[in-house]
Amino acid sequence: MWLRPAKGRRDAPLTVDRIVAAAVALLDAEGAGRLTMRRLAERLDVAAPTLYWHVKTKDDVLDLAVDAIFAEVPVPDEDEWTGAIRALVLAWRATMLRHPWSPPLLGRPTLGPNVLRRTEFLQRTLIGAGFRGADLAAATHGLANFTIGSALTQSTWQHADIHNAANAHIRANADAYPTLAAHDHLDHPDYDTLFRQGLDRFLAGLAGALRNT
Amino acid sequence: MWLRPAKGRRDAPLTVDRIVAAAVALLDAEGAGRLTMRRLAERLDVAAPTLYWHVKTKDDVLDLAVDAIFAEVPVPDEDEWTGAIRALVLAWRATMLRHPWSPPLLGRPTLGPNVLRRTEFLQRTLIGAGFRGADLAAATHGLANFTIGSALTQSTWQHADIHNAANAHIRANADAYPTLAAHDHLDHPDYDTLFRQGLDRFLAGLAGALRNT
DNA sequence: TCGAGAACCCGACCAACGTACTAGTGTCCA
DNA sequence: TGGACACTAGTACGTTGGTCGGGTTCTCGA
Repeated sequence: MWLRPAKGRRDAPLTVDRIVAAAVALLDAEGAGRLTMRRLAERLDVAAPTLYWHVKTKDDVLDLAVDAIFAEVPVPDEDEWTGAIRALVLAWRATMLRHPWSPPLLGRPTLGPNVLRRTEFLQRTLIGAGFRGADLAAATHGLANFTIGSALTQSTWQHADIHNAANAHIRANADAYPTLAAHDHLDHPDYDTLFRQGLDRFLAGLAGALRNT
Repeated sequence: MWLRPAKGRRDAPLTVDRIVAAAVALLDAEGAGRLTMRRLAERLDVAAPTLYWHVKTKDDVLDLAVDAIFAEVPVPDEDEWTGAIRALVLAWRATMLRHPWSPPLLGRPTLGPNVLRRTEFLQRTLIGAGFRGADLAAATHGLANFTIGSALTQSTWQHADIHNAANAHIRANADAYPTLAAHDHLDHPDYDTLFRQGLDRFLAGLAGALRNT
């Protein structure tokens, strides 16, 4: 009774921003599988159904969390278009890898302001470089898809134990997969340089197509 | 009692293959969100816990389902390496789009025989073309990631209603995203040619790197 | 032919989940 | 001083993935 911790009159009012921030922290710490409305509420020192005053469903929380981390991607300030795009894409990828739960969540429509800001910049830069029409669309989508795909697979395979188990499995079935077993397809890949190299190839292809128009 | 429909003596015994086939059918029909062990069991005319005799967890079912659809991807029979790779990658993408629930599931380690068979072919073809070392790894990963990313975004956005809603949202905020609004970034994209074009750019970049070594 | 053991299946149950509904509690303006 | 509003706690429901232990059917050697 007297010890009752003075209900109401909380230190800080619950807001959507605080919920999203807590969700990102929880996702970073424990992964997508362990994000629960109850756990999220617990982190905020609040009862679970209370969250639904600020948020409509759990999916909303996920969408907001995805957009929130995209705010970390700085919009580059560079003149030369390949440099600008390289900078954007690398930062974008780095953010997704910092939050490995995010790539699989891109399988839902994401239209948050931070995501769109990035797409806007990408499109504008490519137009500035001279891309138009189908070439423009192909370049935009291609770069985005390449980046997303890379982040998705890397965030899947970067855990050492999964990696080693995969290699063991391949070597155990070396007769079925001779090339993979022989060439160490999955051995110590330096994902950073791998991505950079693939990106360079793609940009080279784009530049070549640009010259031919 | 007397009416009891002669239990046991089922028409066909339950097997992992039948479970996986039913899972794929259910996923195709209703999407990943509605795959439930109970619903799956119902489709197989079986009680839910029975599934756990053949399968350890629900995740196993998902992993098996992903690998199962990769069996649809034919291994091309072509001499010229770019043609072979183009054929493989296009078929691969087509099956993922036929089963739109699959791309987001690639965010889990997939080591099924069908998946590996495809990777083996990709690697072998690139080696035949002359790629080695880091170039080889970059090409393999790049192609795979580009394909996966494309399938992921396309399977997300290909529903017309989502598409239209997105465009309406962008146009409503045309001041924040002038380029996107002006250039109809999301309007009637022909994803097929978009992908083909992006793939060509990437292959061109790879071929260029190959000549320089 | 028969009987033991393996293979297979199910009813009942559990904890945890997302979330609708209700009943407050505090704050602020008339 | 008394509502009106904004916010929160509590209770509860239906569904989910998964376990347990006890049945039932099948297989196969003797």
